[in-house]
Amino acid sequence: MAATDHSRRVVLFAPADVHSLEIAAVMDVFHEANTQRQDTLYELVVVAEHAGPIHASSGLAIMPHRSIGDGPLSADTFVVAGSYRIPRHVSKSVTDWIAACAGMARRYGAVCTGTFLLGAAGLIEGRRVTTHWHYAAELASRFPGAKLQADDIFVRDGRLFTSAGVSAAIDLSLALVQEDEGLPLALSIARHMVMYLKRPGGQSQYSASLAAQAVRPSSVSAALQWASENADRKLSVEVLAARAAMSPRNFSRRLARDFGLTPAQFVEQVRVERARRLLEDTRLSLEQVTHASGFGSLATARRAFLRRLGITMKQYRERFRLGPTRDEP
DNA sequence: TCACACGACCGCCATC
DNA sequence: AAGATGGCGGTCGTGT
Repeated sequence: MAATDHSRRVVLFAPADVHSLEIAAVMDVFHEANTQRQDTLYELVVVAEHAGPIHASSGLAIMPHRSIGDGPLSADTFVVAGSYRIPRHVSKSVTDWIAACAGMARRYGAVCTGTFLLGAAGLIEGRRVTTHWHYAAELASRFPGAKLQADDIFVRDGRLFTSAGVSAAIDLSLALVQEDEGLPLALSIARHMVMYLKRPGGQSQYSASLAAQAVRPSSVSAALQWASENADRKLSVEVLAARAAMSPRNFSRRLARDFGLTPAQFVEQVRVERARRLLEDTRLSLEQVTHASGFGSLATARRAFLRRLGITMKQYRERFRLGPTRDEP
Protein backbone atom coordinates (compact mmCIF):
# COMPACT_ATOMS: atom_id res chain seq x y z
CA MET A 1 0.00 0.00 0.00
CA ALA A 2 1.39 3.34 -0.93
CA ALA A 3 1.48 6.27 1.42
CA THR A 4 -1.37 8.71 1.04
CA ASP A 5 -1.72 12.28 2.16
CA HIS A 6 -3.38 11.21 5.37
CA SER A 7 -0.85 8.51 6.23
CA ARG A 8 0.99 8.88 9.48
CA ARG A 9 4.65 8.16 9.07
CA VAL A 10 6.20 5.84 11.63
CA VAL A 11 9.97 6.04 11.62
CA LEU A 12 11.84 3.24 13.33
CA PHE A 13 15.51 3.56 14.06
CA ALA A 14 17.31 0.22 14.16
CA PRO A 15 20.64 0.38 15.97
CA ALA A 16 23.44 -2.12 15.37
CA ASP A 17 22.60 -5.52 16.89
CA VAL A 18 18.96 -4.55 17.13
CA HIS A 19 16.66 -7.08 18.66
CA SER A 20 14.77 -8.25 15.61
CA LEU A 21 11.54 -8.81 17.50
CA GLU A 22 11.29 -5.15 18.41
CA ILE A 23 11.45 -4.07 14.80
CA ALA A 24 9.03 -6.79 13.74
CA ALA A 25 6.61 -6.11 16.57
CA VAL A 26 6.25 -2.44 15.85
CA MET A 27 6.03 -2.95 12.10
CA ASP A 28 3.54 -5.78 12.26
CA VAL A 29 1.14 -3.97 14.55
CA PHE A 30 1.04 -0.87 12.37
CA HIS A 31 0.94 -2.97 9.23
CA GLU A 32 -1.98 -4.95 10.59
CA ALA A 33 -3.76 -1.66 11.21
CA ASN A 34 -3.31 -0.83 7.53
CA THR A 35 -4.51 -4.26 6.47
CA GLN A 36 -7.61 -4.19 8.57
CA ARG A 37 -8.62 -0.74 7.48
CA GLN A 38 -7.60 -1.47 3.88
CA ASP A 39 -5.94 1.87 3.89
CA THR A 40 -2.48 3.21 4.51
CA LEU A 41 -3.01 4.64 7.94
CA TYR A 42 0.66 4.26 8.64
CA GLU A 43 3.69 4.55 6.42
CA LEU A 44 6.52 2.54 7.91
CA VAL A 45 10.12 3.58 7.47
CA VAL A 46 13.05 1.72 8.97
CA VAL A 47 16.28 3.65 9.24
CA ALA A 48 19.76 2.44 10.14
CA GLU A 49 23.01 4.25 10.64
CA HIS A 50 24.51 3.10 7.36
CA ALA A 51 23.01 2.17 4.04
CA GLY A 52 22.66 -1.54 3.32
CA PRO A 53 21.47 -4.50 5.32
CA ILE A 54 22.02 -4.74 9.04
CA HIS A 55 22.20 -7.84 11.14
CA ALA A 56 19.94 -8.18 14.11
CA SER A 57 21.36 -9.87 17.19
CA SER A 58 19.56 -13.05 16.14
CA GLY A 59 21.41 -13.03 12.84
CA LEU A 60 18.37 -11.99 10.89
CA ALA A 61 19.25 -9.58 8.11
CA ILE A 62 17.13 -6.47 7.87
CA MET A 63 17.11 -4.16 4.92
CA PRO A 64 16.39 -0.63 6.13
CA HIS A 65 14.60 1.77 3.85
CA ARG A 66 17.01 4.59 4.52
CA SER A 67 20.10 5.55 6.41
CA ILE A 68 20.68 8.56 8.59
CA GLY A 69 22.87 9.91 5.83
CA ASP A 70 19.65 10.68 3.99
CA GLY A 71 18.96 13.29 6.65
CA PRO A 72 16.38 13.66 9.43
CA LEU A 73 12.88 12.51 8.59
CA SER A 74 9.73 14.17 9.70
CA ALA A 75 7.68 11.54 11.44
CA ASP A 76 4.38 11.34 13.17
CA THR A 77 5.77 8.64 15.45
CA PHE A 78 9.46 8.15 15.95
CA VAL A 79 10.65 5.01 17.72
CA VAL A 80 14.17 3.96 18.65
CA ALA A 81 14.50 0.20 18.95
CA GLY A 82 16.88 -1.46 21.36
CA SER A 83 19.35 -4.25 21.48
CA TYR A 84 20.69 -6.54 24.16
CA ARG A 85 23.84 -4.51 24.29
CA ILE A 86 23.91 -1.16 25.84
CA PRO A 87 25.12 1.26 23.22
CA ARG A 88 28.63 2.28 24.28
CA HIS A 89 29.92 4.67 21.72
CA VAL A 90 27.21 6.45 19.87
CA SER A 91 28.41 8.69 17.11
CA LYS A 92 27.39 12.30 17.10
CA SER A 93 25.82 11.90 13.70
CA VAL A 94 23.43 9.33 15.18
CA THR A 95 22.53 11.36 18.25
CA ASP A 96 22.06 14.50 16.18
CA TRP A 97 19.83 12.63 13.80
CA ILE A 98 17.78 11.15 16.64
CA ALA A 99 17.38 14.53 18.28
CA ALA A 100 16.30 16.09 15.00
CA CYS A 101 13.74 13.39 14.26
CA ALA A 102 12.36 13.49 17.79
CA GLY A 103 12.11 17.24 17.56
CA MET A 104 9.93 17.00 14.49
CA ALA A 105 7.77 14.08 15.57
CA ARG A 106 4.36 14.34 17.17
CA ARG A 107 5.45 11.67 19.62
CA TYR A 108 8.67 9.77 20.03
CA GLY A 109 10.07 7.04 22.21
CA ALA A 110 12.13 3.97 22.69
CA VAL A 111 11.85 0.30 23.41
CA CYS A 112 14.20 -1.53 25.77
CA THR A 113 17.76 -0.17 25.54
CA GLY A 114 16.68 2.33 22.92
CA THR A 115 16.21 4.60 25.91
CA PHE A 116 20.01 4.85 26.14
CA LEU A 117 20.11 6.30 22.64
CA LEU A 118 17.45 8.83 23.51
CA GLY A 119 19.55 9.64 26.55
CA ALA A 120 22.68 10.07 24.47
CA ALA A 121 20.72 12.46 22.30
CA GLY A 122 19.84 14.50 25.39
CA LEU A 123 16.14 13.69 25.25
CA ILE A 124 15.46 12.18 28.64
CA GLU A 125 16.92 14.77 31.00
CA GLY A 126 14.29 15.53 33.65
CA ARG A 127 11.81 13.21 31.96
CA ARG A 128 10.11 10.14 33.34
CA VAL A 129 11.42 7.06 31.52
CA THR A 130 11.90 3.34 31.84
CA THR A 131 14.02 0.65 30.23
CA HIS A 132 14.56 -3.09 30.44
CA TRP A 133 15.04 -3.88 34.12
CA HIS A 134 18.38 -5.53 33.50
CA TYR A 135 19.82 -2.21 32.33
CA ALA A 136 18.00 0.06 34.74
CA ALA A 137 20.89 0.62 37.13
CA GLU A 138 23.22 1.54 34.31
CA LEU A 139 20.70 3.92 32.81
CA ALA A 140 20.35 5.63 36.16
CA SER A 141 24.08 6.05 36.56
CA ARG A 142 24.62 7.26 33.02
CA PHE A 143 21.71 9.64 32.95
CA PRO A 144 21.24 10.78 36.54
CA GLY A 145 19.01 13.62 35.38
CA ALA A 146 16.36 11.25 34.06
CA LYS A 147 13.52 10.26 36.32
CA LEU A 148 13.84 6.53 35.95
CA GLN A 149 10.80 4.44 36.82
CA ALA A 150 12.54 1.12 36.65
CA ASP A 151 9.62 -0.93 37.84
CA ASP A 152 7.24 0.35 35.21
CA ILE A 153 7.16 -1.39 31.88
CA PHE A 154 5.64 1.52 30.05
CA VAL A 155 6.06 5.16 30.86
CA ARG A 156 4.61 8.09 29.02
CA ASP A 157 5.74 11.63 29.69
CA GLY A 158 4.11 14.02 27.29
CA ARG A 159 5.37 13.34 23.77
CA LEU A 160 7.94 10.89 25.09
CA PHE A 161 7.19 7.23 25.67
CA THR A 162 9.53 4.45 26.76
CA SER A 163 8.92 0.80 27.37
CA ALA A 164 10.77 -1.95 29.11
CA GLY A 165 11.04 -5.33 27.54
CA VAL A 166 11.08 -6.71 24.08
CA SER A 167 7.61 -8.18 24.02
CA ALA A 168 6.28 -4.94 25.43
CA ALA A 169 6.93 -3.44 22.00
CA ILE A 170 3.74 -5.06 20.77
CA ASP A 171 1.66 -3.63 23.55
CA LEU A 172 3.31 -0.28 23.12
CA SER A 173 2.44 -0.25 19.44
CA LEU A 174 -1.10 -1.32 20.17
CA ALA A 175 -1.42 1.52 22.64
CA LEU A 176 -0.30 3.99 19.97
CA VAL A 177 -2.77 2.61 17.45
CA GLN A 178 -5.47 2.79 20.05
CA GLU A 179 -4.64 6.40 20.72
CA ASP A 180 -4.98 7.20 17.02
CA GLU A 181 -7.76 4.96 15.85
CA GLY A 182 -9.61 3.87 18.93
CA LEU A 183 -10.06 0.77 20.96
CA PRO A 184 -11.95 -1.45 18.51
CA LEU A 185 -9.16 -1.45 15.93
CA ALA A 186 -6.50 -2.04 18.58
CA LEU A 187 -8.48 -4.96 19.98
CA SER A 188 -9.01 -6.39 16.56
CA ILE A 189 -5.29 -6.22 15.77
CA ALA A 190 -4.47 -7.80 19.11
CA ARG A 191 -6.86 -10.58 18.34
CA HIS A 192 -5.34 -11.22 14.96
CA MET A 193 -1.88 -11.31 16.42
CA VAL A 194 -3.16 -13.66 19.11
CA MET A 195 -2.24 -11.06 21.68
CA TYR A 196 -5.17 -11.55 23.95
CA LEU A 197 -3.47 -9.95 26.84
CA LYS A 198 -3.58 -6.35 25.89
CA ARG A 199 -5.28 -4.19 28.37
CA PRO A 200 -7.05 -1.34 26.66
CA GLY A 201 -7.28 2.08 28.20
CA GLY A 202 -6.74 2.73 31.82
CA GLN A 203 -3.64 3.90 33.54
CA SER A 204 -1.12 1.34 32.42
CA GLN A 205 -1.30 0.20 28.84
CA TYR A 206 -0.38 -3.31 29.78
CA SER A 207 -2.26 -6.40 30.66
CA ALA A 208 -2.21 -7.74 34.14
CA SER A 209 -0.50 -10.98 33.32
CA LEU A 210 1.96 -9.31 31.00
CA ALA A 211 2.84 -6.90 33.75
CA ALA A 212 3.37 -9.77 36.13
CA GLN A 213 5.72 -11.43 33.68
CA ALA A 214 7.62 -8.35 32.75
CA VAL A 215 9.19 -7.19 35.94
CA ARG A 216 11.87 -8.72 38.06
CA PRO A 217 10.60 -11.95 39.57
CA SER A 218 9.42 -11.55 43.13
CA SER A 219 6.91 -13.14 45.43
CA VAL A 220 4.53 -10.32 44.51
CA SER A 221 4.77 -10.95 40.78
CA ALA A 222 4.45 -14.69 41.40
CA ALA A 223 1.23 -14.06 43.28
CA LEU A 224 -0.05 -11.86 40.45
CA GLN A 225 0.88 -14.49 37.92
CA TRP A 226 -1.01 -17.07 39.91
CA ALA A 227 -4.00 -14.75 40.18
CA SER A 228 -4.07 -14.12 36.45
CA GLU A 229 -4.28 -17.86 35.91
CA ASN A 230 -6.96 -18.34 38.53
CA ALA A 231 -9.37 -15.53 37.87
CA ASP A 232 -12.34 -17.59 39.00
CA ARG A 233 -11.05 -18.11 42.51
CA LYS A 234 -11.56 -15.85 45.45
CA LEU A 235 -8.91 -13.19 45.05
CA SER A 236 -9.15 -11.02 48.11
CA VAL A 237 -6.22 -8.99 49.31
CA GLU A 238 -5.80 -11.50 52.09
CA VAL A 239 -5.57 -14.45 49.69
CA LEU A 240 -3.10 -12.70 47.38
CA ALA A 241 -0.97 -11.51 50.27
CA ALA A 242 -0.80 -15.02 51.68
CA ARG A 243 0.28 -16.23 48.26
CA ALA A 244 3.11 -13.72 48.35
CA ALA A 245 3.91 -14.63 51.95
CA MET A 246 3.40 -11.15 53.31
CA SER A 247 0.86 -9.15 55.21
CA PRO A 248 -2.08 -7.65 53.33
CA ARG A 249 -0.86 -4.19 54.21
CA ASN A 250 2.58 -4.80 52.84
CA PHE A 251 1.32 -6.61 49.79
CA SER A 252 -0.81 -3.70 48.69
CA ARG A 253 2.04 -1.34 49.39
CA ARG A 254 4.38 -3.30 47.15
CA LEU A 255 1.76 -3.60 44.45
CA ALA A 256 1.24 0.13 44.49
CA ARG A 257 4.97 0.76 44.34
CA ASP A 258 5.85 -1.79 41.66
CA PHE A 259 2.77 -1.77 39.49
CA GLY A 260 0.88 1.39 40.35
CA LEU A 261 -2.20 -0.65 41.12
CA THR A 262 -4.31 -1.50 44.10
CA PRO A 263 -5.11 -5.18 44.64
CA ALA A 264 -8.75 -4.64 43.71
CA GLN A 265 -7.80 -2.89 40.48
CA PHE A 266 -5.48 -5.70 39.57
CA VAL A 267 -8.08 -8.37 40.23
CA GLU A 268 -10.71 -6.56 38.21
CA GLN A 269 -8.27 -6.26 35.33
CA VAL A 270 -7.54 -9.97 35.45
CA ARG A 271 -11.21 -10.82 35.48
CA VAL A 272 -12.08 -8.55 32.60
CA GLU A 273 -9.28 -10.07 30.54
CA ARG A 274 -10.45 -13.55 31.31
CA ALA A 275 -14.03 -12.68 30.46
CA ARG A 276 -13.01 -11.02 27.22
CA ARG A 277 -11.16 -14.10 26.19
CA LEU A 278 -14.10 -16.33 26.93
CA LEU A 279 -16.44 -14.01 25.08
CA GLU A 280 -14.20 -14.10 22.04
CA ASP A 281 -13.39 -17.77 21.98
CA THR A 282 -16.38 -19.60 23.36
CA ARG A 283 -20.13 -19.63 23.16
CA LEU A 284 -20.60 -19.71 26.92
CA SER A 285 -23.53 -17.65 28.11
CA LEU A 286 -22.86 -14.31 29.72
CA GLU A 287 -23.83 -15.87 33.00
CA GLN A 288 -21.28 -18.65 32.55
CA VAL A 289 -18.58 -16.23 31.47
CA THR A 290 -19.30 -14.12 34.51
CA HIS A 291 -18.91 -17.09 36.78
CA ALA A 292 -15.83 -18.50 35.05
CA SER A 293 -14.00 -15.22 35.29
CA GLY A 294 -14.68 -14.79 38.97
CA PHE A 295 -17.25 -12.01 38.97
CA GLY A 296 -19.84 -12.37 41.67
CA SER A 297 -22.72 -11.39 39.46
CA LEU A 298 -23.63 -10.26 35.99
CA ALA A 299 -24.21 -6.78 37.27
CA THR A 300 -20.70 -6.61 38.69
CA ALA A 301 -19.15 -7.89 35.49
CA ARG A 302 -21.17 -5.47 33.44
CA ARG A 303 -20.00 -2.54 35.50
CA ALA A 304 -16.39 -3.63 35.25
CA PHE A 305 -16.69 -3.86 31.45
CA LEU A 306 -18.25 -0.45 31.20
CA ARG A 307 -15.54 1.00 33.37
CA ARG A 308 -12.63 -0.51 31.49
CA LEU A 309 -13.82 -0.92 27.93
CA GLY A 310 -16.73 1.46 27.73
CA ILE A 311 -19.04 -1.26 26.44
CA THR A 312 -21.11 -4.00 28.02
CA MET A 313 -20.29 -7.70 27.81
CA LYS A 314 -23.09 -8.23 25.35
CA GLN A 315 -21.83 -5.47 23.09
CA TYR A 316 -18.32 -6.83 23.42
CA ARG A 317 -19.36 -10.24 22.25
CA GLU A 318 -21.31 -8.83 19.34
CA ARG A 319 -18.26 -6.97 18.19
CA PHE A 320 -15.58 -9.55 18.79
CA ARG A 321 -17.36 -12.80 18.50
CA LEU A 322 -15.85 -15.96 17.03
CA GLY A 323 -14.95 -15.72 13.41
CA PRO A 324 -13.21 -13.17 11.28
CA THR A 325 -12.96 -9.70 12.66
CA ARG A 326 -11.59 -8.20 9.52
CA ASP A 327 -14.02 -6.05 7.64
CA GLU A 328 -14.98 -8.29 4.86
CA PRO A 329 -17.42 -7.39 2.14
C1' DT B 1 -32.60 1.64 41.57
C1' DC B 2 -31.39 1.80 46.50
C1' DA B 3 -29.63 0.77 51.13
C1' DC B 4 -26.55 -1.57 53.64
C1' DA B 5 -22.77 -4.34 54.96
C1' DC B 6 -18.39 -5.71 53.82
C1' DG B 7 -14.04 -5.20 51.94
C1' DA B 8 -10.55 -2.20 50.37
C1' DC B 9 -7.68 1.64 51.06
C1' DC B 10 -4.41 4.44 53.36
C1' DG B 11 -2.47 7.27 57.08
C1' DC B 12 -0.31 6.50 61.18
C1' DC B 13 2.60 4.30 64.45
C1' DA B 14 5.36 0.44 66.31
C1' DT B 15 8.75 -2.82 65.39
C1' DC B 16 12.54 -5.17 63.19
C1' DA C 1 19.73 5.91 61.30
C1' DA C 2 16.87 4.51 57.75
C1' DG C 3 14.16 1.55 55.25
C1' DA C 4 11.08 -2.30 55.16
C1' DT C 5 7.30 -4.54 57.29
C1' DG C 6 3.10 -5.31 60.00
C1' DG C 7 -1.05 -3.95 62.54
C1' DC C 8 -4.84 -0.77 63.69
C1' DG C 9 -8.77 1.85 62.57
C1' DG C 10 -11.36 5.60 60.19
C1' DT C 11 -13.27 6.44 55.85
C1' DC C 12 -14.62 5.39 51.40
C1' DG C 13 -16.24 2.65 47.60
C1' DT C 14 -18.54 -1.11 45.80
C1' DG C 15 -21.00 -5.54 45.39
C1' DT C 16 -25.12 -7.65 46.52
